[in-house]
Amino acid sequence: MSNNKLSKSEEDYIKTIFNLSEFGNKQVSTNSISKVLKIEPASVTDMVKKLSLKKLIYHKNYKGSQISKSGIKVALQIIRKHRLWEVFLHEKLNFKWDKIHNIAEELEHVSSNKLIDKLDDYLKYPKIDPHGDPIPNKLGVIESNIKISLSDLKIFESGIVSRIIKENDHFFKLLKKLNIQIGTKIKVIEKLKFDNSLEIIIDNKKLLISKKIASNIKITKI
Amino acid sequence: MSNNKLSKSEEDYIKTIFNLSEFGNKQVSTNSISKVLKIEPASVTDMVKKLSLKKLIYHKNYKGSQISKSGIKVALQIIRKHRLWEVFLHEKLNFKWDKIHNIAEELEHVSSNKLIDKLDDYLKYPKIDPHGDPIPNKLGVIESNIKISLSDLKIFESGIVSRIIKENDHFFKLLKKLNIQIGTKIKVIEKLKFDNSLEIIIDNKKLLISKKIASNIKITKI
DNA sequence: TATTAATTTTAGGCAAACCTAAAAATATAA
DNA sequence: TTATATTTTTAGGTTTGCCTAAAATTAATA
Repeated sequence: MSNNKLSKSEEDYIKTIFNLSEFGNKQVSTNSISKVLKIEPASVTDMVKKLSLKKLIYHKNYKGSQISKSGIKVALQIIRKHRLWEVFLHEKLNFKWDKIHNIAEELEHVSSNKLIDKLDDYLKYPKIDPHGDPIPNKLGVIESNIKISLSDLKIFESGIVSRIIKENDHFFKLLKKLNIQIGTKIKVIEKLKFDNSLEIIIDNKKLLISKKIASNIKITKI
Repeated sequence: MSNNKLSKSEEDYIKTIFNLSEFGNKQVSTNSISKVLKIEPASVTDMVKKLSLKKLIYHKNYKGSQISKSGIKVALQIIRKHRLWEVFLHEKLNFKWDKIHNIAEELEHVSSNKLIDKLDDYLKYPKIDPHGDPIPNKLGVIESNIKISLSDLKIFESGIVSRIIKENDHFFKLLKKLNIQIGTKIKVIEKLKFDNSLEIIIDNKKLLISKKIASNIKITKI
């Protein structure tokens, strides 16, 4: 309501603070923001004070930042834009799954709300982006469905891969090699006592993955 | 080649200078740039010097600016982006013809070339945008087809509306009322001696339009 | 608990892209 | 061709968003 249009930088900060806050529940340290955005802590302090004046976050010296309700609202709209553009890039323009993030990062700052609503309509109101992350609707509401880590699945349980947590090229390549992607059905058939590796079945083929790999894959139980 | 990535501002200046230069043939005054961009002349001088250092334009004090070859190249790529996004907004997202310009103005600054090439492919390599303006290809080449002003058409000649020159809401509304849009077939049946108004036929209906209106409509002769 | 380490903030600066006011150059008109 | 008007540039200033270096605070460890 009161908000003037935010700059690209301000939007980046709000998004980052929201992401680090676990849906607004956690305090976020200046240092953690600095690391994510690759901006010096002193500069982060500046911006954090500015966002605090705009009531998008609460900030007390030396005590970290907490995102406000209106901050969350803003963040969810940015995330909505980002993820809708990702769907567009992947589905319509045939960009590979692992190439879309950086481009969406630019597109998310294009301001028109009308644009994003029409895009949403054009894409037929997708619920998740190509990484399996949920897309907030116009009002910022996220339709939640229960997801757990693949590593938390019990023996003989199955699930559909719905989200990849770690986002880096090495991991993406590994998953490709293992034939794991969003939508892949996985069944756990053994959990090794030795190192907590999981034996799983994909497409009727057995394979072994480490606990670390498994914990970076979120699935929806079936 | 040597060019580092340009800022949004720099791109806006280059585009404006190109547009004012009539394909690089005319000197462009500091004042004219100032008026288009709504930026004070003193600021324009600053930027013009900067672009001159980057060899995108030639500039001599008090003598105006001339866009260089590499400047034209850059401008054509920005124009390409702008017009492709306009096609997307109009055709895929169903934006009205007269609403797309401002949004495309933002989208044109998204940097990825891969993105624009894929968009081009997705849109099936359109030759003109919704305003009838030609879209440069990847190499900056514009496929020209001869267009003349409706006011230059002779009696009993016909043409297809291919471009609207004046871009303002008043004019757009007027055209709507007259049922004139890109693609409309028009035949001239009389040119009034009195004030150079044209009598034309659209959809078998006769109507009268002023010389000023006619000269702001470009057509392809048929 | 005192010392050291890490985090965060303050203070002062810088570049980009704008501004205003005044000076310089050019164009127009008497 | 001189005076006046217009255009353009210079000079100095502002805001945004970043920086480094140093000071202040909080946390960790011996």
